[in-house]
This record gives sequence, C-alpha cells and structure tokens, in this order.
Amino acid sequence: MEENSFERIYKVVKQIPRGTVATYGQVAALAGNRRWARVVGYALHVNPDPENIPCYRVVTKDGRVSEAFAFGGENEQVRLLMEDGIEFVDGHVDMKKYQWFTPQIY
DNA sequence: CAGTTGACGGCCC
DNA sequence: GGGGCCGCCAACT
Repeated sequence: MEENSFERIYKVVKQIPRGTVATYGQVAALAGNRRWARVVGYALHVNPDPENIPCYRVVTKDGRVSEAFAFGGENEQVRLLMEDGIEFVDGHVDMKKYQWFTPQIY
C-alpha cells in the first residue's frame, strides 16, 4: 500500500471529470490535506505520467493556469481545457461554472 | 542532517 | 478590485 503523498494526489487528479477543472487546494483537500496545495504543484511538476494525469485540468484558485507549464506553454494548457468545453474569459476560467464540484468529504 | 525551493492559498494593505 | 506578504508541507541539494 504505497500511500505516498504523490500517489494520492495523482489519483485525485485522474478522478477529475472532463469538462471541469479543479484547484490545487481542492486536489490537496481531496488527497487528504488542504495544506498540500504547494505539494500538489510539486507533484504535478514531476508528473511521471502526463498521459494518465490530466494536470492541465488543475488550475489555481484564481482560475488561471500555471505559467510554468512545461508541456508546450500555458497556451497549450488553455487549449486543452477549451477542448474539454471550458470557457476562458480574459485568460481565466469561470471557476464558478467549471470548477469540479465535489461533496465535502472533509 | 539542515537549508532552500516551489505548477499554491489565504489574509492584509 | 488588484497586488503583496506570510504560511504549509514535501522534495531536492
């Protein structure tokens, strides 16, 4: 049972449904700890399996994508989100409508 | 082993 | 409403 922090984070990110986005803090909360927000960022930074881990669906609380996206630039991440049906306004997502709704597990 | 870093979040000005 | 500072936790050097 490898319950590493990263493993949990990756698992949560994989659970993000298409057409929705989740914030780092939310992923961290679903992973088990809200304060892992930065750890989540680091976890996605290593991103061992970008094919199975839709890290582009993870955005900041402001609804903005990470500027340090190393898979083709932030523009690439935005494009992928738009393909999922996410609407961008002035470079930011309408979290109010597209944020992944999750029952308060914690 | 200790210090610094980092794909963030929340509070303050 | 926008910008800046501090705080948290794990990984890296």
